Amino acid sequence: MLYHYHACDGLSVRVADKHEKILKAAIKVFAHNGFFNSRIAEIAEEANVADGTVYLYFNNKYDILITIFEEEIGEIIARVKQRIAACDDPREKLECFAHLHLSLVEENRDLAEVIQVELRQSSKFMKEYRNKKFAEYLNIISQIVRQGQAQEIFRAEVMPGIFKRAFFGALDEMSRFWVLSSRKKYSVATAAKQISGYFLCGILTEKALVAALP
Amino acid sequence: MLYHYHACDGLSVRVADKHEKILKAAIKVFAHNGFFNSRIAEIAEEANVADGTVYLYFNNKYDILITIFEEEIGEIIARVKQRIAACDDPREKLECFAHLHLSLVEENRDLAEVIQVELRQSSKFMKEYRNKKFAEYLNIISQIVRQGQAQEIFRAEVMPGIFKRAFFGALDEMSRFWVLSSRKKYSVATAAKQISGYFLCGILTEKALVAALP
Amino acid sequence: MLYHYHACDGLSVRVADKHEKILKAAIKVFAHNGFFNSRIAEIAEEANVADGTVYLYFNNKYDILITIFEEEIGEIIARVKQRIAACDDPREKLECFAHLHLSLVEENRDLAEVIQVELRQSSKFMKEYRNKKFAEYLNIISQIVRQGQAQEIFRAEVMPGIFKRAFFGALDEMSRFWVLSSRKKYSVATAAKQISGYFLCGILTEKALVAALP
Amino acid sequence: MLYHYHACDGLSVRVADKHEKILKAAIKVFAHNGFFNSRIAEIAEEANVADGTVYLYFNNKYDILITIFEEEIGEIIARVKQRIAACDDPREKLECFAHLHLSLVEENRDLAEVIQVELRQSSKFMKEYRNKKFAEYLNIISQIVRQGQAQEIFRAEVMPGIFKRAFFGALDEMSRFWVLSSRKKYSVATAAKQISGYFLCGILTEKALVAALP
DNA sequence: GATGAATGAGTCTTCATTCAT
DNA sequence: GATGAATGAAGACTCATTCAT
Repeated sequence: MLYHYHACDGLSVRVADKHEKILKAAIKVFAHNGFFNSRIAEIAEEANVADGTVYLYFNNKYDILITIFEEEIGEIIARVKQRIAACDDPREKLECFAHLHLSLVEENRDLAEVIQVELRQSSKFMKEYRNKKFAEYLNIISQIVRQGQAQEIFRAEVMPGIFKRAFFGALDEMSRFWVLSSRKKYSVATAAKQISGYFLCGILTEKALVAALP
Repeated sequence: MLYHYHACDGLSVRVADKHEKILKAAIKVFAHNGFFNSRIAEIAEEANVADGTVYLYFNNKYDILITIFEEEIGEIIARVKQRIAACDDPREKLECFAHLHLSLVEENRDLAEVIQVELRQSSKFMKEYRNKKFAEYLNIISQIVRQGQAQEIFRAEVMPGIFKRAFFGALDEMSRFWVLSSRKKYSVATAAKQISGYFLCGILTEKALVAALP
Repeated sequence: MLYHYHACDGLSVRVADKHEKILKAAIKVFAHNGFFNSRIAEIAEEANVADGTVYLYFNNKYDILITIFEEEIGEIIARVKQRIAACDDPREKLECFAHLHLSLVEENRDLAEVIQVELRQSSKFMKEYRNKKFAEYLNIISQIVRQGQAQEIFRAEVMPGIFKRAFFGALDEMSRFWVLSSRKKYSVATAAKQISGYFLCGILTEKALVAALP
Repeated sequence: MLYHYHACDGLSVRVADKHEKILKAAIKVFAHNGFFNSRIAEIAEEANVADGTVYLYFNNKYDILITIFEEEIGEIIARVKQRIAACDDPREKLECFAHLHLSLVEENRDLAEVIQVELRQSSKFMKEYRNKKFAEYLNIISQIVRQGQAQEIFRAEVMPGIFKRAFFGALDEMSRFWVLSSRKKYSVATAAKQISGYFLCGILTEKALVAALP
């Protein structure tokens, strides 16, 4: 993290502001043009600072991208974890995760696009960061599965390591559709309901399934 | 397409080879470095041709990427469609699709990585090509769903437009995991079985579900 | 115009200097090598700036050429017009024009060569600029002719549209000779006297002619 | 000269044809695009030969330009000299030269444009060729002047070295006007009459002048 | 800290020229 | 001789990064 604190006065607030302003500007610019087609000058302009100022807060262009992931994803993971913890039943948790994920995408279109598009860039970066922060996010899902299996709600043969990817992938592809197409054909609620629906029915134990039948 | 045919003799083969050689080289180079970090010089070297030769077969760097999609994806779609048609039962078709998709990724790691990574680049290109060729691929899935619904094997409330993305997304995320991590934790067979398993159980009608229970 | 003014202090002078420095360097380099054989790197070196700096002041190589015409020719035309206006008699004006034109060429050899050589380039550019700025210059001559005709000093059958080209062409060819040959066989004064002499005698009315005879 | 003669049979004709075809094609292409903006490939296409064939008849691109001057101008000079010799009176000769020059330009627009435009390219070439062939052409004029001075028809103080340039320049600028503007405002006859008129009256001796007065 | 003019390394692309067929 | 695919040197232009003010 590269916050520049001077002292506990008004100045530190202004300075922290600039770090934030540049980051927000970068999210917007990266989302519109992609990382490689974005210019530092554009980000600086969008943030209303001079080109050189960007380098007071970030080491280089790449560092801005990394920081976006570090700071923004970190916050999101924390938020999701907190909300999931509020649910009790693993079925409910899965549905909650789906709804939350899609809602977050909807609320943070630009950030979602940056993560979706740039996270795929094959570079040293992705290998380092995706595997770290991102694994943490995916593991929220596998934890839910394991909990459900322990409670004999989810079938034992479901492999959490595969399921977490499948579930996340389903949501992610749905998000991509939203991010890329300007109009939204399906509501978040509908999509979340449908997708978690497929997976839920798909992994329930016979016992849980029968209990759910009318 | 820019094949250079001279006549139906050995010569034409060598010439067409060069188009192919450059394309294969580009897939390899793009897969390793990403489109933006790849140099024409690298592709030329990998293809054992001069830099300028690349421009005899392609208009520019970008055109190479487009051609990869046009030619390679087109062939893949054709192959998948053909194989799906050989199955009868929609359940079988879904499983077949999953297995085929993951197998194709495994067999064409570099191509898969290029498609996975570069397909996300938000550019005029993606909007045109992804939406065209790619939609065709996704619609193979929704067709299967509709057939299953007509046969009352899949639940009527399943929305094909959402399902196709969820199903593809699940497979795609699994593929990405393979493409990015060098070692493969799960076999294609296992992953295909698991993923199609989730979705199959998840969308069966009650009737079909009961029939499937022991 | 791309002058970069900061404020009315020394700084603004230095910055404006760079625009000027590059322009002067380009005139020199273009004059020696011709436009197409000149490299941006040469111009930059001659101007003592980095290659990239050239692009802070001009859009591209071509833009430098256009700017040379726009800025330099404009100034020259203004100067010539002012001096011509100071003369009264149309005969005197013609002689003055000839002398002035040749003097300007002599004083600005490089600029003259650039204008002479590059002005002939058949390109979109020439059609636009030559016809605009250049026509303005030629029309100084036809105005003089018309004035002389009104005063019955010049013969009525002289066609100003042809005369202006003939007169300018005569001076221009003489200049070319100077620009291209390193040594100068005839002085400006001699050449101006001779050339304006031919044309003057050539277009005087009988009346004016007789008056001029001893 | 690069004619390729095989033998005095049909083949040699065909081969000489190709030299000519390429030269004519080059004149056309150079006239339209200028030397630097013309591609060997364009010339080859215009001449209906393969790119490589051009190099069987010319050493390089530049050699084509040189050959155009050598062969075409040589022929023109010969023609002009012959026609001038047919006139007797130097006054008549000057008028004849003017008319001939403008007519030649009108009949060979493309060639005229190439000579006009590319002759100005400052390069080693121009310095060598312009000064040789071209001087020969200009000297036709100065010879006429000297003849006229010997016959006391032209004033002794007229300097042939200046006059030849002035006279040629006047005609040349008129030609340029035609070559560059698509429509022709003045006829060859009118322009030739006017221009030779200015100069004739301009350099006549008093004696000749009085004799010419009504 | 903030600025933004200046830098110059890096790369796509063009095209004259060659040479195997 | 004729071909045209292949070559690769060369150069315009971009833009991340620096640094004097």
